[in-house]
Amino acid sequence: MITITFPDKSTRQYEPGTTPLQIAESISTRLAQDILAATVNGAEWDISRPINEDAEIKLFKWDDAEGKHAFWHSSAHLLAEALQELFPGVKFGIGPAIENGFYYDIDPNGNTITAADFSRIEAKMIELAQKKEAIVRADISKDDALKMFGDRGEEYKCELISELEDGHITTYTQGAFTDLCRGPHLPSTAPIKAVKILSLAGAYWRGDEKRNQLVRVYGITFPKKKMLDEYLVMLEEAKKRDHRKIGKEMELFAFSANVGAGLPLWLPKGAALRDRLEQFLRKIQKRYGYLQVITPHIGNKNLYVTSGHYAKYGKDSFQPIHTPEEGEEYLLKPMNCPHHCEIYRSAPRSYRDLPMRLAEFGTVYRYEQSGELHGLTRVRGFTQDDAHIFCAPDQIKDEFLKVMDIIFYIFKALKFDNFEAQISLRDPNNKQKYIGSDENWHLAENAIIEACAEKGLNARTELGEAAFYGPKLDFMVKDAIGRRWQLGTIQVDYNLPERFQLEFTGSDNQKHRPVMIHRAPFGSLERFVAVLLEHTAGKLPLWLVPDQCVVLPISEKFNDYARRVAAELNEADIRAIVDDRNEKIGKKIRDNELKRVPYMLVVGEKEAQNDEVSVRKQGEGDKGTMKITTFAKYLTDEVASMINQ
RNA sequence: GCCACAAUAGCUCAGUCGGUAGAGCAUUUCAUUCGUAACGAAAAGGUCCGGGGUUCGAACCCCCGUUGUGGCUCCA
Repeated sequence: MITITFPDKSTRQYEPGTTPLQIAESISTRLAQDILAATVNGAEWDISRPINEDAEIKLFKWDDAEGKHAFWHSSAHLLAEALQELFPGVKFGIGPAIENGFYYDIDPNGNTITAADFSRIEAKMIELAQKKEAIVRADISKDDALKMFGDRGEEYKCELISELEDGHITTYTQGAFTDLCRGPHLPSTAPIKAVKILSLAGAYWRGDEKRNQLVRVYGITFPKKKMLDEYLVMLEEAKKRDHRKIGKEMELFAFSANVGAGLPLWLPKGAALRDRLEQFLRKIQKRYGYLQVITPHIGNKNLYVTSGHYAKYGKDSFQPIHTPEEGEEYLLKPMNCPHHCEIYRSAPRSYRDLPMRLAEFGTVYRYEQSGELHGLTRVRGFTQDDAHIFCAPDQIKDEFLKVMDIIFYIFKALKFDNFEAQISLRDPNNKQKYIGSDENWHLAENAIIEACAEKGLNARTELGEAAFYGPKLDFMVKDAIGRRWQLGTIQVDYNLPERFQLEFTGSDNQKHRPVMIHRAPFGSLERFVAVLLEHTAGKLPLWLVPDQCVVLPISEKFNDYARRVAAELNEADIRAIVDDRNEKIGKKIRDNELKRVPYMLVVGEKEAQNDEVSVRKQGEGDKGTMKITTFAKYLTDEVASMINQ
């Protein structure tokens, strides 16, 4: 007998060769129905794969990420099986489960697959799933695997096999389809009841743009039809929260092909919104001892040769601007740091001046690849809420912690509670990608890791994701359809101070080199506004929203009173407008509800006589009548409570 | 940059087989003066993304470009 230990540390005895599925059956039939995947001694395990020794076991259902993962991984194989039948000759790349569904990369090998084929593919997958064929795991030697896939012309699979270690190669087969795969998988395709092919895209083989581009077929499957329907509804809802749509509706920003791709135009309401965000940040930064500076939008090319940016990005940037004078070259500034280094250098610095925190809402220009541009989240001209902190090496951690405080304050004020943190370190196997000494990299990386530990921040660590000049801590937030965008960033930099020969005089009267911290809590105003719009579905917090209230006269007879109300509110620094269109009150309410104006103030004869307004809250309805001054105080207090927490 | 797809009125979109361009909303005018989610009537509104080609004839077919969308690659 073998002893199986469950997560709650209880144990049971089973015959050797018992499968996780059989173990589930021994507990309850319901569990046996729901179980999709397992781990055995921490290793991923098919629920139909025998266990031959004492083991700790975990069972996973649909609600567990591991359960969905197995379900979608098997679905990817089902997709491949369907494609193999419908498009003979296609060659297969890889087909993993992803966060929402799965994909399979294929070389069409002469076939053309378009969106018009989606329903055929879905139908074929359902047809195959209904055969309830077992998904069978098999061990295979490297030579046999190479022969088997080689005979079928599966060049991509052969490439993968050639890099695997003999003795650890497995295949999974269902029906006529066999795939090179590590698993784990469902015992059969039977549980796959609902299928949706979502999209087609190009994807380079092994993510290398120098290699073949394959066709990536994205799909998602569910154990119940109803779950698919709900998912599709959710996707539709998410599309309504797209910041590009909301930005247009709210008249915040626009693009023009005449101005150029990726160059946003901020409309009056959007510009005012941005200004409020800037004021909000300025106020906090002042509290933390930041000094505002202003620098030009261009800089001499030599500045970027000194900084190292020209060598790294010169070819992929907007090209130098030439002057009438021969030999002069200027670059649109792609970042603010070199300018700030020059500000630091403008006077001799003492240890008493440090930390020196130079802040600027600096507009920068980067030549992003055309295919990368996306609304306000990826643009070619944008404004960073940038600052550079120059400090002594022993001040790094303390400054780092203070920056984290600012970022947390902002995220809290704007209710970004689902952010993720990522520590990006150097790729230890590819050091030539980075500039700077090993020693400095160690110092900087440790400063970040220690600061996160001290704050209790649960950050993911990624190797090879660091900037070329230093490691960083990034804060990411998801958009409406689950794409991750980086917002805030903090980066430690030993290299620029070196390159710009920055110095300060220490208490020992010797010259020392400062360390630099780059930081931007919003990241860029553009991306931040975009993500904010998607998070709030355009219902911006009261203190940020363009129009806080709209006065709605019952008829044109009360337009004068409505204007007086708005003027009084404006006096109290409340953003109020008047809807004096010749429309019925129901129409005005509907339109302003759809425009997401937080408060509507209905005024007619009763209100005009008593200096009152009838208050209606967006999405909630009638809130009763009150004096203008009472409403003004109510709204002002509400705003104050949001930003002075 | 690469792959795939798209672009028609201010917005959302229809436009059959290649035969001289259509709706709703918004706008303007008229009528109405209204009490908490759409009153009515009329008018105006088009470089069918741009350029080239095929054709007696192109919004529609072909080529080039621009911009956008979904991915990939990239992201100082």
